[in-house]
This record gives sequence, structure tokens and C-alpha cells, in this order.
Amino acid sequence: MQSNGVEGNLLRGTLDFLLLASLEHGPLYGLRIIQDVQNRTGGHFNFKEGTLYPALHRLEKRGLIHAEIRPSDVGGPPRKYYHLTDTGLTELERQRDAQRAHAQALRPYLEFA
Amino acid sequence: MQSNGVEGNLLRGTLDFLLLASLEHGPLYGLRIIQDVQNRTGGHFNFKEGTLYPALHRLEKRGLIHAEIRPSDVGGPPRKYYHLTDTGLTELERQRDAQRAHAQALRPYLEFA
DNA sequence: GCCATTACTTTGTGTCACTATGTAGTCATG
DNA sequence: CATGACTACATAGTGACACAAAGTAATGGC
Repeated sequence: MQSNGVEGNLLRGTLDFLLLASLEHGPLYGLRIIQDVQNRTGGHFNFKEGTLYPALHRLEKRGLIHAEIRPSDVGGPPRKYYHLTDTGLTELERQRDAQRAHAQALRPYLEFA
Repeated sequence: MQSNGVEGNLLRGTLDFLLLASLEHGPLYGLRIIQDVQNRTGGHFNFKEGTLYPALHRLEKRGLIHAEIRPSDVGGPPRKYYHLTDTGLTELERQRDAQRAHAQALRPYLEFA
């Protein structure tokens, strides 16, 4: 029942970018990615597992990221560390350009008023 | 089959905002709105009628805009001029805040690199 | 009456974020 | 070696919505 209204749709087309960008500086596993995004956006984006994992699977299926299972080093179930592939890095740059262009195009609507 | 890839999803959650913002400075009819958005974004957004009109109907159903049919002044079929309601103006401000917050939260991912 | 042009409509489709729930691995405690 | 707590990952079902494509209607010029 999507309580968000606007924010849910704003995440669309941005989520993949956020995930790819999170892996830019080294592999991370699922729940850490959520934390990473939360940290870097000052808590603005706080999606749940049901949003994250399907997205990760999509990216993996597209060959943009690749998973490697490692046992947890603090106890608990094993973790799937995702890292960017070469194609993934290219796609990340492409999406960053798209995001910049989008922000740029939107600027006239955001200044003043 | 959505040839866009990224851009289509980026329009999501932004389209309603663009439409409301287009009506901020006076009523416009459908096709003029498309032109207005194209002009103000340097051609970045160029959606078609199949995207526009369902969105307008949604906004109308929510009571954010209101239509008034006027005969064309240059020949051709009559036009439906949409204008913002009071609720629509409030919603526009709300969405502008959301857009600003979104852009702000995304900034760390766009600078450098 | 045609035809082009303008404006609005509609149908069907695929994608995807979201909620909610389920499964499984590890550890501590008794 | 149960049981509970915690962590991590998985998935089913749902609704929203941008999009392409094709259709309808109104006017004016010829």
C-alpha cells in the first residue's frame, strides 16, 4: 500500500544507481549496502530488504555485479559480497551522467519560490 | 519495450511535479504543457501524449488541477485548459520540497569522479 | 466532400518499489 | 541439544505508472 506517495517513485531509477555506487569502493553485502546508502544520504533513503534483494538480483542478472559468498566473521549466516564487474563500472558512469543530466534539467523548477 | 532504460524511471515521481509546476504561472492545455516542459529543461524531457494525458487525469481525479474546455483560437479541436487548484498549489510546494531533498541527498553520489 | 493538422483518448504491457512473510545459519544459555 | 535471539537473504503478491501505438474528434483549406 505504498505509504510514501512521492518518495517511492523518486527512488525508481535511482535505486540501481545507489547500489552500483555503493560498490564502487569495494565489495559489500546486502544489509551493509542499506547502511551505506543511509549513511551517505543522511538517512534520506531507507529501503528494506524487499526492495534491496530483488534489485541486486536484477543487477546480477544483467552482469553488472557479481556475488561471492563468504562466512560471517562475527557469527550469523554467511554473507553474499557483491562487487562491480567491468560492465557494472561502465554502467555506473553512464548512470551517473544520467543522474547529473536529470538534476541539471530539473534545476529551473527548484530554484526560487 | 521501453527503449529508455534509465530515463524512463527517472521521470517517475517527477512527471507529476513537472506538470503541476507548468501550471504554476497560468493555465495551459495538454500539448502546450509538453512544449513548456521541453523548453524549460532544454529538451531533456520529451514525453508523449500517452504519458501526459493519463497523468493529467490522475491529477484531476486527486483534485490538484481542474480542467476548463475552451474552443481553439486558431482552428482545430477545442482545448482543455488545466489550472492549479488550491490543493494543487499546496501539493506543488510539497513536491518541490521532496525534489529538493532528493537532489540534496543524491549530491554525495554526483560530485567528483 | 477530402485531407492535413491539432488535440485529446484509450488499451495493453512491462517494470519495479513495497509490504509482509518465510527460511536458514550462528551463537549463547540452560 | 533445545530454545531463543540475532543476522542475512529470499520471495510472493500487489499496485502504480511510464510508454508505445492506435484511435477518435474537431476545424479549416482546397
